[in-house]
Amino acid sequence: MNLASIYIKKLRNSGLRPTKQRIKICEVLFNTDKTFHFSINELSTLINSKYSQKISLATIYNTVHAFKDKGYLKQIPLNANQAYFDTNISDHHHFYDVNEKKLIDLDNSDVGPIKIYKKINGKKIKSVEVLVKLED
Amino acid sequence: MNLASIYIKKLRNSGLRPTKQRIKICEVLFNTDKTFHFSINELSTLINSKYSQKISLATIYNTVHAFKDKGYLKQIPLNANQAYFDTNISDHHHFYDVNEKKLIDLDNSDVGPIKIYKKINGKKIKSVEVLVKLED
DNA sequence: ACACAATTTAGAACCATTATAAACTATTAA
DNA sequence: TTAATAGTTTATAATGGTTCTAAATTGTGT
Repeated sequence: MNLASIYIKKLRNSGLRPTKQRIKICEVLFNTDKTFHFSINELSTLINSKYSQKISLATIYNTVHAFKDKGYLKQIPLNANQAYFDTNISDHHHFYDVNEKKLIDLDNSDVGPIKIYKKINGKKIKSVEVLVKLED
Repeated sequence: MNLASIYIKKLRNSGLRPTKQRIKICEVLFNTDKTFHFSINELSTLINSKYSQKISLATIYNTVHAFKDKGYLKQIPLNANQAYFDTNISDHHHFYDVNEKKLIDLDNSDVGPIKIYKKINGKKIKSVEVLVKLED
C-alpha cells in the first residue's frame, strides 16, 4: 500500500474527505521518521516550496485545526505571538530556548514522573505539559 | 509608610519612574492579599472602572511588560489568543479548565518535584512550568 | 451523469499587540 | 525656582496572526 492510500484511509477513518490538499499536507507532516515543530506560516512556506500547485493559507489553517482536533497534531503551550504545533503526539515535553527562540523535544524519559496531588471536583486531567525555559 | 510610597520605592528601585499611572496599576495588581490571573483587557477594564481618571491601553501594555521584565509579574504559557499574566510570581503551576476556559493555581506543594534529566550544553534552566489541562 | 454536501479559496474582517510621534511629566542641574 | 532633558503617556495608526465569508470547486453516493 502506498503512502497516499494510507493517508486516504487515515482521513476517511476520521470523517475527513481525502482531498488533494489534505493528502499533500499529510505527506509533509507525517511522511518522515522525524517529528517536528512548526507554525502555520512555516508549514505554508514548506508546502508551497515543495509543490508547484499551491495550497491556500485558509486551507492550511483549516487542516491543521482539523488534524489537531483529531489528535494527529498537538499544539504546544507557549508564550509566542503565533501558534506552534508538534507532529510528535506522544506523551512528551519541551525545552524552549528563550535566546534562540527555539523548541527542543524532551522525551518522556528526560523528565521524571509528574505527580499532581490537587483534585478538582467533577474534572479529570486531560494532559500534563511541561515547558522548561532555557537561557544562556 | 503608606502603600503609594511603598510602590514609589519599588518603582524607583527598578529604574522605573513612579508615575501616577504606574502607582495606580501597582495598587490594582499588588494591593491585595490574593494573587490573580488577568489578560491586558481585563486589567484595563478593572482599572478604568475603579478610577475616574482613565489609563490608556498603551500604557497598560507598557507597564505590564515592564513589570514582567522586572519579575513582578509572570506570563502564563497557554494556547490562548491573548496573553495571560499572574501576580503570583512564586514557583507554582496551573490547571487550565478547557471547558470553562479558566486558570486555577497549583501551589508548589500540589505538584511533586520535577526532575529534568536532559541537559543542553551552554544553556541553563530558567524556569519549569507545568500546565495541567482539565476537562469534564 | 446528477445532486448534494463538504471543501477550497481569495479576500475581507477581526482583534491582540506594537509602533509612532506629539504632548506631558519627573528629575536633575544650575 | 527654573530650565533642560530624558522618560512617560496618549490617541491613533500600523502590523500580523487568525478567523470569517461567500462563491467556486470537488468528492461521494445514487
